[in-house]
Amino acid sequence: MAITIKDLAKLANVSKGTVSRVINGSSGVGAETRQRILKLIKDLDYQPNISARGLAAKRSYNIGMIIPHTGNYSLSSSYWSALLTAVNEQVMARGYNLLFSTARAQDDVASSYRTILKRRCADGLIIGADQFGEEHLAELLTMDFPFVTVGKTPNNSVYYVDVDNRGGARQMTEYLLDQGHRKIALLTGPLEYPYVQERIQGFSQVMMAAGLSPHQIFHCPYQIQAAKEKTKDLLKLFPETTAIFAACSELVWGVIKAAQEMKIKIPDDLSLVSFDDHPLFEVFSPEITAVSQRINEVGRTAAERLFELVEGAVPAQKGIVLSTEIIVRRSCANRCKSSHPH
Amino acid sequence: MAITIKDLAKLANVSKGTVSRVINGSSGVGAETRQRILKLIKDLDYQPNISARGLAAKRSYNIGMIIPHTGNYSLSSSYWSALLTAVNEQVMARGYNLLFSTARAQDDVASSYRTILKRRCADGLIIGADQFGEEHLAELLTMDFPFVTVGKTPNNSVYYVDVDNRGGARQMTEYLLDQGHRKIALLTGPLEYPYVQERIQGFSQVMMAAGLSPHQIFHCPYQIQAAKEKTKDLLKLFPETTAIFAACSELVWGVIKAAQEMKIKIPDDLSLVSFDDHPLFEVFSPEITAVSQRINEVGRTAAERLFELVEGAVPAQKGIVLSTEIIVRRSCANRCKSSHPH
DNA sequence: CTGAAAGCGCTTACAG
DNA sequence: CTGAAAGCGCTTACAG
Repeated sequence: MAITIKDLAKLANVSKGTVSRVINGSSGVGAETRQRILKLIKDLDYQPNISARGLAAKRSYNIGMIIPHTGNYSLSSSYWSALLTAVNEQVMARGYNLLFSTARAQDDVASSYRTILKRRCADGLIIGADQFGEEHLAELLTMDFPFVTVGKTPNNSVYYVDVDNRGGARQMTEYLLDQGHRKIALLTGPLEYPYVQERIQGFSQVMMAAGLSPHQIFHCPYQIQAAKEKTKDLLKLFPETTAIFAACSELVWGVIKAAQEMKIKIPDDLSLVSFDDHPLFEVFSPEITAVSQRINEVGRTAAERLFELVEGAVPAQKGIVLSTEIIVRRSCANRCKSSHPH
Repeated sequence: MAITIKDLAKLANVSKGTVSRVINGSSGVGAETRQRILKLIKDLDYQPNISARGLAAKRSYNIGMIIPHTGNYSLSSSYWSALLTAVNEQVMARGYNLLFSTARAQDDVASSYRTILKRRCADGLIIGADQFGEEHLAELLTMDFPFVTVGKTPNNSVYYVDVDNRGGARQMTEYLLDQGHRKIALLTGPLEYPYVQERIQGFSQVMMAAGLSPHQIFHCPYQIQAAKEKTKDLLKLFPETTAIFAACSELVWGVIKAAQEMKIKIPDDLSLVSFDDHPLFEVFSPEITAVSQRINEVGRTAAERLFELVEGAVPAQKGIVLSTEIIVRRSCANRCKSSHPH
């Protein structure tokens, strides 16, 4: 039915091997022969059978991506959607396909990638750093299978692409200070995540350098309800707080909810900024100022790095760290007494 | 390196064919033999090589899903993320993998699926109805390749899963009437989408049955800015409007923006309801009342239908239409003069 | 530069 | 119920 390499070979009066060589751009084919076959391929719109190719070449021409799926979030978190989209573009640009998988828990991630590897469904993997236990990282590493994590992991043999969490937190904290804030609370995720620790470090560094106490740090799980409650606690405990730095976009919704319920106006009564931007931050009133993680860049870079690994390269640096960018909107009030409009 | 069917055959003292039969659950293997091989498979954690299997069986064991990616939206639209997640779960449950693809335009969709088909990367396809030109539908149909669209298409030979757009719009319009609204505006997407037309029909039916004018219908593209402007126009044109029914969750943001800028309070000054729910509708103040499309159901059903087709079934009905559900929250005020609290 | 041939790891009629 | 064999459509040393 479908046209095969054998048909091409017959039509071009060459062997299947030669056709195969031009398909794969291998060297050692006469220019004239190559042209002739190339023309045939185009005219007939020939596409190689991916299974046959995979079997013979021991490759699948797929890249696997496993995305956490916990409760309501996962893909709906905009971060992962953007990442998936960015990775997919790179993958397709190289003639690969993206194999998509979700995982509800760490064990699911493990079983996901195990079958993917064993069945040779993918030549490489991109995975979120968070949901990945150290044992699993070690296991993957010993299998010598190309993969990169998005976000740094505790295991420093792992290739990763990350955002400059420390720098981003520093940037934003400096911005808050510039705006005249002194009583700043950091609302952040569970301490076990490395990036949470890094954001705390960035925040603390700048606060301490300014001679301020960096101790208003609150942890909470990534749930709107929890963030709301935590915000209320925080504001009760430190009513003098003038700004909350929510170090994850999902926490922002909780802060907004809490402010609404407490009849606190943003930014008049309380400023709010975020680490990690979100498309709907422009819709809220006021629009939310945020550190953008430039997720597209992250995804693109992760894919590029993965393809290097797939092609056998051994990059010297394990990690690639991308800089962040502050998107100033209107959720942070200027508290400078001396501020005067120009 | 990896263990193959040949190894299993040797270990079990049978032929490769027999092993293959038990892997695939084919009949005609002795109970004892089957058990022995099954045990071996489990003990060795054997997984069949997917490329080899695909080549021999002329299947890929992949389901492809192509998702529109226009501007900022696509996956971030929560609708598609939820759909992708739901489909993926079904796909994985059947031992298949999900091949994910995005498309920026109709032509991209076409080239996407063409290579997927030609290369035999997938055994079936799930696609959004919108982004699919009639020529492409016809082309896919003539190739006799299993696919189902999410949403009805103009071509009635196409298998699809859809939501009861007319019924959902009817439900919500009735709810608005119940709440005492009479001056209701429908803000909806471009008229060329069949589901837009259906929602308009549902709205109009109920309005007319109540003796009301169903003519406050406004169309706008799915962009926040556009929806905002349209809302302003609408309110200028019909200042007596007491409720806006936004027939797509993305339009809701625009309405909210407009209300904020015009200092109009929701729901005190204006009620707002939506067709299509969104996770963040619970975060806004007030929480937004919406028709839920039960996207998980849609995704699950689409996958189930697709697998029927992949397995050669020829379902009699082309379409499966799922009912919607109203999620009442707080964005719609009760305007009944005679309303009294109990 | 090109061809012939083996082989990738499965499935599937066909015999028995 | 089971085996032997052909074949799926490619790739890739190996010769020449």
